[in-house]
Amino acid sequence: MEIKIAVTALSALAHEGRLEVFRMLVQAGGDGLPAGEIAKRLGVPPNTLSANLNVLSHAALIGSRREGRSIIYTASYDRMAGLLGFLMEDCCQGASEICVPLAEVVNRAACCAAENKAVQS
Amino acid sequence: MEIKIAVTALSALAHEGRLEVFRMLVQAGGDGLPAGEIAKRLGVPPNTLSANLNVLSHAALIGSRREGRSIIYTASYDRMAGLLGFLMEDCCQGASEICVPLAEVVNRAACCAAENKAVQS
DNA sequence: GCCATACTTCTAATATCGTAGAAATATGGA
DNA sequence: TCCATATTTCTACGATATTAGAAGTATGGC
Repeated sequence: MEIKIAVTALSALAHEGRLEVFRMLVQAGGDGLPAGEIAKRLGVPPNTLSANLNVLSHAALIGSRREGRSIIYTASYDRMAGLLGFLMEDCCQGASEICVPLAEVVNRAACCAAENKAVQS
Repeated sequence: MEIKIAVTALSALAHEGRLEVFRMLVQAGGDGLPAGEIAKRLGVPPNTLSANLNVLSHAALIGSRREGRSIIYTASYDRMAGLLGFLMEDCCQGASEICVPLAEVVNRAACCAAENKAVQS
């Protein structure tokens, strides 16, 4: 990932309202959520939410599809993985006492990856 | 991690100059780098760098220690792990086809964790 | 066609951030 | 003590982001 793209993604996430939206969509999985439902859950005016969804979209952190009158937003797990990978790239000069715990935290946070993986010291 | 802390960390990283500094320190490992060396490598005036190091410090993404006339900055891998974990928390409703690739990207990016771990389908 | 629903775009006022010059502080060496 | 080095703090200007009111667009049901 190029650094300017990473900065765009981080800027999009560096806002309490947008971060809440993004996490909500990450937790929602592939089905996503309609804009109205997101606005209702967060209690923000629909135009304000729309502006924020637009920022996340431009950063390619979320995608959308129309379904009837609703527009359904979904997290882009690809872009998310790219961003996390960029931050950890070539980390810590081979110091496994740093990297291993770092990777473990990430594995535990993922809802199911941890169950499918095991550490072999 | 509380959301306001995450926003502070993301805001600190959402700036090309600061993101370069942070990645440089992540890649530098536990020894860290003196402020002057960072400024020299990035070609930024020392007072501008100092302001940016201050932002990263306040977000607890980096720490510092004095060594003679130099101040050595180091990445805080703990805070970094907390932030990445926060972003992935409870992701994707148990959809392992999403989580597993996400965790793998992270594991591969870490310089050495990947070598110490194995996927057990 | 008409109306309600679901969202978005336009706009402008307010607030916050980023930058680097100049001056200040801390350390080490002669 | 005096000077050079390393870095920070003070400052103020210009640039950018955030917000929500009002108006506009798209869809579906009758």
